[in-house]
Amino acid sequence: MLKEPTAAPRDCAECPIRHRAVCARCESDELELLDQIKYYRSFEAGQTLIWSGDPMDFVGSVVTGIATLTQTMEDGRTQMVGLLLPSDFVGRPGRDSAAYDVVATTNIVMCCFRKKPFEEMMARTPHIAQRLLEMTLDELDAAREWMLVLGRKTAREKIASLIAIIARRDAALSIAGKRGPLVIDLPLTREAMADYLGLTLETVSRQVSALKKDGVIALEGKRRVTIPDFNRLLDEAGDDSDGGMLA
Amino acid sequence: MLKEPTAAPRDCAECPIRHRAVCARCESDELELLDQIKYYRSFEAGQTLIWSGDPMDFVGSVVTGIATLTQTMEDGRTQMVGLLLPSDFVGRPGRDSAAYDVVATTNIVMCCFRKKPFEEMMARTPHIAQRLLEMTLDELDAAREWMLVLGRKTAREKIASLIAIIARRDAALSIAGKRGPLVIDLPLTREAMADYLGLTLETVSRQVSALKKDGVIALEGKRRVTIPDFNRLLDEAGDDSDGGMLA
DNA sequence: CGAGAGCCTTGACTCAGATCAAAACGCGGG
DNA sequence: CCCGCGTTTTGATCTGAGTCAAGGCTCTCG
Repeated sequence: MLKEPTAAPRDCAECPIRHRAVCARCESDELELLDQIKYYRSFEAGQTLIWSGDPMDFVGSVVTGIATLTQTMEDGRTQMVGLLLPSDFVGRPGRDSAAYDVVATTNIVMCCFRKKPFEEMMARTPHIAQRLLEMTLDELDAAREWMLVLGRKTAREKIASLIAIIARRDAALSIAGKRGPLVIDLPLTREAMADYLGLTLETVSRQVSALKKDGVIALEGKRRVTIPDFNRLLDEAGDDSDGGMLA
Repeated sequence: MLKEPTAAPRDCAECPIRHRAVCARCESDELELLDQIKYYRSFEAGQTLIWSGDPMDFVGSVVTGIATLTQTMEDGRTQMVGLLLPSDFVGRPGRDSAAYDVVATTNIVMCCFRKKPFEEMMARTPHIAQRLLEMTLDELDAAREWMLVLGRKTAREKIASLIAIIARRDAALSIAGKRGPLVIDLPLTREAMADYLGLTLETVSRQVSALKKDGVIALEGKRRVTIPDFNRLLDEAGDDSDGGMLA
């Protein structure tokens, strides 16, 4: 587990999230200003980046790796409330203590800005605020879809939904939606999946096995999933099996 | 059910949501511009304002009344994903079809803007975009808290949480947090509460009765709730019984 | 190679909440 | 005053997911 953290990119121009992060809409002069206040931080898998309630003096974007946003009750029950992928934004301008725990699932590199200068810049640079609004609205949509999953779906549908969500995102990244079976790597442990879906890890395990037995998915090892028929999966997820599949 | 819709305010200056809605940060000159493109619409309790998937050519704010945002699966299972109170914003700039059903729970008055002019105005008036960002971030926080409720709380805790949320909002409106028992009116039917909490209406009814029997709440009629001890209620909700109670 | 630590799977049993069914409560209208 | 309808309560029973408890699989490290 003690690998060297991934090297940070130096230049925005070659940043892998240049066109998806808060800075996506910035012109080169704006980018230069951002460049002056940015700094990179790396974290190792398993590390808690931020503790709920702690003061937060920075905001930033995930450059590489995966992190989770979780909420915990006093008695230890936890619910994941956000999955942070490359380009996702962490922290809230205008608030100075963290509302959730942020935990690195894999090794992770973040592009950070001290909060104060970032807020000042946001006031003067509409492109940043506009992009942040857009991203926040997307997250809100995702949160609402997730609420339907948590509130009304069965355990089997929940698992199918999660796999579909991850597959959809992967497909969006690896440009073309090539035909044929999709293959994805689950970036989460069974326990993390349980925290995501409001289940126990035993139930997750059972339902994954059941989907496998029924041929909805195939497993290679514990984490690599093959989806022979994506529409079948959507069907199991209880989703409209056509919606949202256009280029 | 056929009451005359509430009369619409004419002037922004005396609008009840002037200081909480999207327009909250606007200066008087900006307000004048908004004034030119705004129009009021009234809806009756029970009416569906917007159907999921329909084209949306306007956005707007709830002025008076209550509406819900709900998502429905093909087989009829429904989950409420948003509760729209006065000052809340409906619609998403940049998207042209509705993602959710919007249903009026009470008679309702909305202050609407045609989408196109509003978007243009947003691009030129940072105060609007700023305020919208702020409101969207608040909604995202609320959605995430709600996810914890849906994913991890018991039926009893869910009911207590809902009552606490409504009480908290009511207290915020009726200026001072005066001591003594809180009295609130549930703006929702048992069925709507069930859709909110991911339960059945029978379970809602049973748990409300149980909380009453245990003296956590008292009922006057079906809808009016008295809360003798707010901390006790928070305790039943599984929330930190101190958090978030400051002025 | 064997021990240990993390994950993951599987089985047996329990229980919270869903489902099915019936009755009670209000309330507006004739 | 009674009727009818929408809402709510209450009861009996069922069941999906939680809980508790073993084991199994794969690494890494000694």
